[in-house]
Amino acid sequence: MDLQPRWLEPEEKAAWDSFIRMQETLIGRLSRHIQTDSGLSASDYLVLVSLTERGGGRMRFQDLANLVEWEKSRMSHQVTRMTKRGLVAKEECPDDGRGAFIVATPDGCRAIEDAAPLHVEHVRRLFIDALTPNQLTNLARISRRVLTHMENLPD
Amino acid sequence: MDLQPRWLEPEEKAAWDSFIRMQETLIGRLSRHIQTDSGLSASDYLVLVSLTERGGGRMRFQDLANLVEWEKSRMSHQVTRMTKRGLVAKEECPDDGRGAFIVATPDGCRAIEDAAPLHVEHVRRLFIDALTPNQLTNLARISRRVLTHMENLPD
DNA sequence: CGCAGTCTGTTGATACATCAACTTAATGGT
DNA sequence: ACCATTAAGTTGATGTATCAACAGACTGCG
Repeated sequence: MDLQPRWLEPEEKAAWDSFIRMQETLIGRLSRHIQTDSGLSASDYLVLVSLTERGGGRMRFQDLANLVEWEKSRMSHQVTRMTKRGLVAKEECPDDGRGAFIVATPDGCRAIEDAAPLHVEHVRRLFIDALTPNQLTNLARISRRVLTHMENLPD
Repeated sequence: MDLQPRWLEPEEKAAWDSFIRMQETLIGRLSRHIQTDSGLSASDYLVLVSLTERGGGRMRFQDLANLVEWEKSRMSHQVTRMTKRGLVAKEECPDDGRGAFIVATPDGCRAIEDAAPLHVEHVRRLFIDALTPNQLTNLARISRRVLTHMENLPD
């Protein structure tokens, strides 16, 4: 029954549009770089980084999914593909017959070790270098603020 | 030969991580809302908004693709799907035998008119409301700065 | 004119995302 | 011990993204 929707003010709309455009361009360019530099997709990269940095190369399926905030189904498909390419392997879980460990293979480790410095360089070049330290701090504060705001909101 | 990659400083990495997490959560929630509110995907929404707001409901294929900054192939597939669902239609171009006009159908117009106020409400609720006007202005400035920085960079 | 090169848009292949339905193993209450 | 419930992952269907190869219409220069 909202006959008069509250459209965004011009400055609000301009801010929203710039943010969206920036974020899309940035993520798009970074994904393409990861792919062409290393042959890894952005998803491969995220999974391998999480697995090696936070789990020492071996993690329970669900923990991995929680860490990157993915649905189990998405992770399952992703792990299936990565297994076929030899980047990770699945191992049975002794304590829980249903469970699975995901392990980074030597190939997977090598891939992420090669890819990470290149990726960081692109993040620096495209993003960090565009901003003053002060602006970066500001953006971090703003991001955290939006995040906690959303976490405190229903659904 | 970069034996000592320049990893991000802790504050830089923290800023980057917050930004990525925020942006992913925000876009994810908004897409899901568009979908469940209106049955449109985020792509459908973007195409219909661009088509109706900037082209009066009718636009050359390539212009539409340029406007939303999509590759022609992506747009072609998208338009094919939207045509099947009756949201847009293709028309021949009299001046150019190769060309095509994309037109929003009445169903498409109705869909976007219903969806837009709901979407704006979510943008407000999840994003705008999280920030002070000052912070929003700041974020807009930062976004534009990153954008122009990227535009001045090769590839 | 004639034809090489370019422009507009399509198509097919492959990878990825999302949802719902499913399988099997663990658990908890009686 | 039994059975209902829940938890851990998988699977299939559908929609979306990206890349490369393509078909046909335009253009301009010899």
